[in-house]
Amino acid sequence: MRKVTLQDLAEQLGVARSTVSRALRDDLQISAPTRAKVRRLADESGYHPNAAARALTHRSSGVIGLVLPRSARFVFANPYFSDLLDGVASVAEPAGFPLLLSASRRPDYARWLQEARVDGLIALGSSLSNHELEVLERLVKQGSAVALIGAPAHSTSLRVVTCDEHPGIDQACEHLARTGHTRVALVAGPARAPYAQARARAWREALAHHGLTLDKVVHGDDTFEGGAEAARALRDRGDQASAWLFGNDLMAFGALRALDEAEFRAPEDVAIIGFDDVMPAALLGLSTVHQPSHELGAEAMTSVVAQLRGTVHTDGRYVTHFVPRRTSAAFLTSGGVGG
Amino acid sequence: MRKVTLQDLAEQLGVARSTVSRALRDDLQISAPTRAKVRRLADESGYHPNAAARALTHRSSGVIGLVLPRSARFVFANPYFSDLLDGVASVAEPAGFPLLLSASRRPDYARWLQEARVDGLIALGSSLSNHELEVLERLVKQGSAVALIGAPAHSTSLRVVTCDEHPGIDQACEHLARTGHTRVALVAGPARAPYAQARARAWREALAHHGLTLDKVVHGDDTFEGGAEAARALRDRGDQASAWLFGNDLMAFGALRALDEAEFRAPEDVAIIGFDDVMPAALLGLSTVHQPSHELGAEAMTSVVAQLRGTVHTDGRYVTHFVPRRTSAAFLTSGGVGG
DNA sequence: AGGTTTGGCGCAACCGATTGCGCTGGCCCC
DNA sequence: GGGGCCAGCGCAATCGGTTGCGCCAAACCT
Repeated sequence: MRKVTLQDLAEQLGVARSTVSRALRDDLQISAPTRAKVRRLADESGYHPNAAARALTHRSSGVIGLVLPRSARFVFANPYFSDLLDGVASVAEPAGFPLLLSASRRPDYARWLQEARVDGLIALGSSLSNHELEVLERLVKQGSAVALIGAPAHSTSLRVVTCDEHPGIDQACEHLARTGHTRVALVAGPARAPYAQARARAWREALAHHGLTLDKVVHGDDTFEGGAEAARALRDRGDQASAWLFGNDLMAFGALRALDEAEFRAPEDVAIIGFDDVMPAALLGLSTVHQPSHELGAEAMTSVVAQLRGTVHTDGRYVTHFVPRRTSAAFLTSGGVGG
Repeated sequence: MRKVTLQDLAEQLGVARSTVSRALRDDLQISAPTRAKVRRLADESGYHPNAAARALTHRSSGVIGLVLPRSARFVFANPYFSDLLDGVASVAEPAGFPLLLSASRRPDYARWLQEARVDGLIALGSSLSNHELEVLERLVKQGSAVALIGAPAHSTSLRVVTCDEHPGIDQACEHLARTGHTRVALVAGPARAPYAQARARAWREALAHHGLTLDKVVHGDDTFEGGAEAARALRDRGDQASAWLFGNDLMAFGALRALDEAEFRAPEDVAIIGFDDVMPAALLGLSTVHQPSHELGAEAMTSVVAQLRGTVHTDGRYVTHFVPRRTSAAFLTSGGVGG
């Protein structure tokens, strides 16, 4: 039982393939009665055009790729990516673009474009090498659409969707200073990751600007467990930091869990501040720097669609902002420093 | 600047397309020197086979579809789907199958298969109509691979990956009975959704079996806000239920938030029990019925891959289990009934 | 030395749909 | 009544790879 093709319809109706093709696409070149007949037989026989054949002649697949350069486990454990995905999907869906998804530790960024499997690509800028950037740039010149979420380590002509981390970080520091903190510790992301370095630098500058001392910097791996370990390490150090800043919420969650196990409390024993403002953060009362993840994803997809359609799209500007919650509250009144 | 094709390579080398094709696929029919030459030129010129053309002759796209029949917002707001996706992706990735993703309120389940856009499909059984099932069954007879996560309303010959809800529900009821509860309320999923009805029935039976009274059943929409609303409604009723059961964790989270606003506490004022055991549940101390979401996704994907490869795969059996945490603890000692 | 095998490659059909162009028949017009 | 116009449709090339089969030459056989 083969799938029915244009040819089959044509033979049954005694007309040419081309006629059937045009009729189904409501070409006025074909007479109304013929169009109706074709349409009817197509419906009855359950005809559906073959996507590959169509892609071949159209020179486009109608699909947009989304590549997340980490293991599935890592990606889907972090609600940040869910928010990103949500934003991407919520634009892709009405635009009629299915998403081709890949979560792989060592992704081949360009291949999907090179194979014409996708018309456009959304990738995380943070983990792109210079070479990968160049390959993508070349592909864009050949007509592919690419948007990066997060700035890559090297400069690029690719469309980069990013948000300014400074406002939120600055507000957080101001909040800390105002509530009486003087010494803080930072649990940054992976030491070798440029995006983590940039974020750490932003913290450093803002802390200095507000007269706060950065007591210690440790590096986590951006996972829940990594955050827990970092917290245990900080706790065992028994240092003077009264607030711990985390590279992302997931690590902060891990830290909260670790504190919990040790009968430490936030904010009584130490203030905790995350980054991203993922959904559970509000539930847990985690103070954090809000990042408009949904909007970033949506913007990336919007940009890709605009590139493909050839329409203009003025890039949006996005900023972070600090969201004070329970884990950084009331330090002045409750006092207390961990250690 | 066009993309380089087999033809281009062939012309540059002065050989036939077919020779290039075979050489690149390491066909022994082609001499080693020729293979080497072809290979070299292909690398230099950055040749990549066109996916559509390949799919056309292979009569397969090498892609597997994942269709989630709800809005992107709904899907990605619920960590349950992240876990599912994680499971699916973690099998798809090593198997070399990219995922085509769709989150749409009114998905066309079969189209991707009919258009040969995907070789296999993973869908949520819970929202499939009888007609949709029949269409999918027909497609499976034509060689497509389909796996459903969650049982559909009608019986089907399709592969259904599901887990037994009863053990976890039974354990939860036993736990409630043991800790002194006698009257409970249930916030079930959408009233018209068969899967929600089935789960509600399971609760009913287990509650009766353990001598607990089901005081009231309300229906939520499986969202955070829906759970919050349901909780407010239950609270305002001021009834005698000392424990509230929720159709999923997300609604339970909403309820916790609503309780928080009203200075109600769990478990002191009312015990809260969720369903799914998504990641934040552990962080929030939400008692819940654990569902092996990751495994269900992985099993579905494994099944699809096995169907496509023609290998045998013995279906795994999955069960739920109750995870007692803070929100259902210590009722006997702290007493107290909301209202 | 002549016939046969065989390794190496080209020809052409095919996958299924799209599209430029050309052909046909009916009608209108002068 | 014959030429021209146009609506309606078919032919065939094309997209980029894959593959069965056939062809040629070198090498082998007796």
